[in-house]
Amino acid sequence: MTELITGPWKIKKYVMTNSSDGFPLRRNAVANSAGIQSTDQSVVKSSNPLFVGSVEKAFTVLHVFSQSRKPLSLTDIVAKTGMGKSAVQRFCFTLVELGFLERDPDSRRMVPSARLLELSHTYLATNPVSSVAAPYLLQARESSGEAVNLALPMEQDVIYIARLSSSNSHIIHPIVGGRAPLFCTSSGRAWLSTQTDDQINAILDASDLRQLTPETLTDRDAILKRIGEVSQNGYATAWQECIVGELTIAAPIYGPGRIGVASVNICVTKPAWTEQQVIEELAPIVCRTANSISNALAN
Amino acid sequence: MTELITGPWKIKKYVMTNSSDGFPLRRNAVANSAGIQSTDQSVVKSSNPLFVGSVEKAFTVLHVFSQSRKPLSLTDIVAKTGMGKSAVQRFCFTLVELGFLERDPDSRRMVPSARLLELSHTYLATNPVSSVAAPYLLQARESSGEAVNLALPMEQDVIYIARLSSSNSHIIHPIVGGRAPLFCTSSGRAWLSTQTDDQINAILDASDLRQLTPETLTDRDAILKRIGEVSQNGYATAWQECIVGELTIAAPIYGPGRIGVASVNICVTKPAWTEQQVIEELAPIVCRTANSISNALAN
DNA sequence: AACACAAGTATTGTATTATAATACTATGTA
DNA sequence: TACATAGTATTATAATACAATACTTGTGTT
Repeated sequence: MTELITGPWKIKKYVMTNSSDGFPLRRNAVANSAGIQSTDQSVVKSSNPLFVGSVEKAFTVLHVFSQSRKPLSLTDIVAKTGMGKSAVQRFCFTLVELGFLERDPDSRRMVPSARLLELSHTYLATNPVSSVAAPYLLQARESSGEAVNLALPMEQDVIYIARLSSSNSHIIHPIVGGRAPLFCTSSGRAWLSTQTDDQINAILDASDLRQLTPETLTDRDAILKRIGEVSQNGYATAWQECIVGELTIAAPIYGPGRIGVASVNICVTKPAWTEQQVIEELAPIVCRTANSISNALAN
Repeated sequence: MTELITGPWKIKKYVMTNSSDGFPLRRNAVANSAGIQSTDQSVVKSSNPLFVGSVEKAFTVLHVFSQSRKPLSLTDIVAKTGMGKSAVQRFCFTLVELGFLERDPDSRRMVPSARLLELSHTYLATNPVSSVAAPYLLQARESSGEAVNLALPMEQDVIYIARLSSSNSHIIHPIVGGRAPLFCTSSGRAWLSTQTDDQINAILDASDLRQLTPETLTDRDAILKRIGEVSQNGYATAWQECIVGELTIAAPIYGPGRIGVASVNICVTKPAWTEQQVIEELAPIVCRTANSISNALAN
């Protein structure tokens, strides 16, 4: 499902967007003193002098690799970022020097380096959620035999922070760190159901409600209805709305103070499962798992 | 597989740092004009005008969180990085703005954000290794019932890029992205065995051969002997050298051209297993797994 | 409560450093 | 050989990152 979130890089010359792909990175960017773009230079300028623009540019360069998943040349990156040739040269040099990119000595093309995993480790080692949740997720995989995911909300998306593959699967989806829209995933709807109507509407306003599959619900009322049902049922579902053939069911996880903080979902495929089966067999599991994790977090 | 090349860096006019924890990040840093550290400030200064120092500082701030795994205040970070108060203020502000750090509104302390996982996803989605290796790793876990890891060399360490937990474990070690020294891990020794004597010596020269447990071998000849045995046996071992009670066995993975690029290891605990059992039961599995992956990479 | 101290935040002049332009080199193609 | 394309190195410019410092807020002590 992660393939779906890496849309085209539509941001040229740093024009601000509300795209749910999370770029430009900054959330609170404003236009510079000139107001509108003067030449064709960077139009996003920090409203706060504390903001160090070079850092954003470095991450922008790293980000282009997540869209086009192959080695990129300097000129590729120039094209995809809209940054100047010199700037790309300098940030690539810097990132190679720091070990976050590797460049093939012959082709001079660059790829992300394993050192990027260190950063995810920094997060995972610091954050208690995944370790608190782990035993319950394992239990859920045990009971269901299917893939179990833990996801957090992030802007208009969910971001997957842990994945236990289905026992019989022979592939490992590199889904951790991947994002998918809140509005069309069971995880997203589970979490949205913990929010107020105003908050839900604000998020849907900011979301790009585009069809990812023929089954994706894009009608706002239909989406709201599905979210509303979560409160009654205790679980959220999405039938092939993100990936064709994928059926998912999720339940919200609450932190201290009954604040929705995450969600757990189980994910199966169409020929082997029907919607009915998913609800009958997996709903109790996701609900129990989510509740157990919520309780564990309360302490 | 060229991405995996981690051989000796082609150093031009710079000197190599010997810090095995990977900081300062830059590999080819030289002392600044002052020569040696004047006060306690950053002593590395770019010799190349293409290097953007602000990027390194940003990553330095992120890095301190991987050591002290808890929320950090501005002053904590000032203390741990040696950077000035203003600089820390600005980089923290920037990283929060970009969403890589989160700060608690009350305590004003910061923690790494899940957005860091996006960066690991960038790596994993681009890099074929983990997906090529996945079926064989799953098979190895199936056969052994124990935790299986895939690791790459990085500077004087291995970095773990994939982990399949033991089937019966109720915890998920957040080991992906973590590093451990080459000299005292089975993975490290497995990979070292693919290198020339000169290369091995250079790495050991650069390594900090300190005891991590009472069992850690720190005598250079003893370490070399253990590495030498890998060629004969096909597998490498480390008995409680990194973590007390942990027994690990590993085998090297070759890329095209018979270049050692990675290693696979299986990891068990002391009371349940003896060294003898590990060798008898797990050596065939790691060797078979490593060979299968090497073959898969050759195509 | 009043106080002292520490920690975090905002401001500003300075010059360091990031920058874009451009020249240069290498590599591949007609 | 000339030409085109991509990558690299250099440099003058000024933009921006910088440290110092003043200000605000919070916390703990007497």
